[in-house]
Amino acid sequence: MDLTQLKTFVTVAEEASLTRASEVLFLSQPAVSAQIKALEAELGVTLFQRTARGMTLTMAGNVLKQDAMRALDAAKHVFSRALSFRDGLSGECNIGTISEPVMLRLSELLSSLMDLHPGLSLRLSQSISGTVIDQLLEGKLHGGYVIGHIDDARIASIPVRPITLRIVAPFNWLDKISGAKWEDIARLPWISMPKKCSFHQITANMFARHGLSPSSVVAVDQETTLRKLVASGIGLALMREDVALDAEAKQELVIWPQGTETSQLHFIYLRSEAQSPIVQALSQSVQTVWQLAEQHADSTLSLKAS
DNA sequence: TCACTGAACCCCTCGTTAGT
DNA sequence: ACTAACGAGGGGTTCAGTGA
Repeated sequence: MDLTQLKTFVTVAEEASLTRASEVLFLSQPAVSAQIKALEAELGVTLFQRTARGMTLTMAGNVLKQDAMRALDAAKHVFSRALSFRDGLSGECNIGTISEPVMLRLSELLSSLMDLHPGLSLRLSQSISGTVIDQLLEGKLHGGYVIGHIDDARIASIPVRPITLRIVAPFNWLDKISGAKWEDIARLPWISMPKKCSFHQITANMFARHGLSPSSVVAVDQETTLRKLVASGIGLALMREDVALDAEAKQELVIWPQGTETSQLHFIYLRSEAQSPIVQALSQSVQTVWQLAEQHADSTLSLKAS
């Protein structure tokens, strides 16, 4: 028994036909037939029931097909791991993250990197945008996610998705903010983010456009804390729209309709490191993950449309 | 008519052996 | 220890036949 026979076995099972399997495998139909026959003889088990309309798996064949698929996956894994060692892509890859993993599609990114470069050891460092930038410039990170405009020439950025932000208030402040103007909002207590957080600059710019500045009462560096403080009645804050809508649905807070801001989520890396294998692997996986997701979204839309 | 099997033949791979 | 030549065997193809 060898991997070729197992591959043939799985292909015939999936195509339910020797002829179609032979086309998939670029072999003649008798060659495929002989491989199946040899495998059945060696195993002492009938894998298929032959009919005039093709081949159907027996119960034993069905069970053994799962084992064969696992064996083929294992072989593929050995090959890809060897490939990654051959390419020299081993060692540590440090990625800066912000906010929560779903928004960053972190699981998809990590899966992609693990599949393509199993020799890499991945390390995540959770912080805020400004800290990600600092750590990148200090050489502590290979890349990372940040929100907002990047104006440092040393940094290359891949824009991955727009981010909509909303001004939110405690749920029982509905009366205070309904019909409120920017001047009223600026006078109310404001929960700010640290200066290194992109939200800080976005908030400052937003109020500055109206010739105002918010009355900050406390600064927090975690979205979950921010949400809890707003919900507990401490003050207003700027929050991601998806989080704000979820919290509003749960009657934790209310959204001030006039306070909408848009920004951009970027994946960043050092221009000077752009040719390094690890940074190239990272940026390629980021592009793949977000491009694939867009294609998936498009196909979903077209399915709905049809 | 379509799909699988069997027979005959060909070619390539791999193990063995001999020479350097 | 390495290399080249040789032969056996495995796996491929084509073609003909069988069965549902």
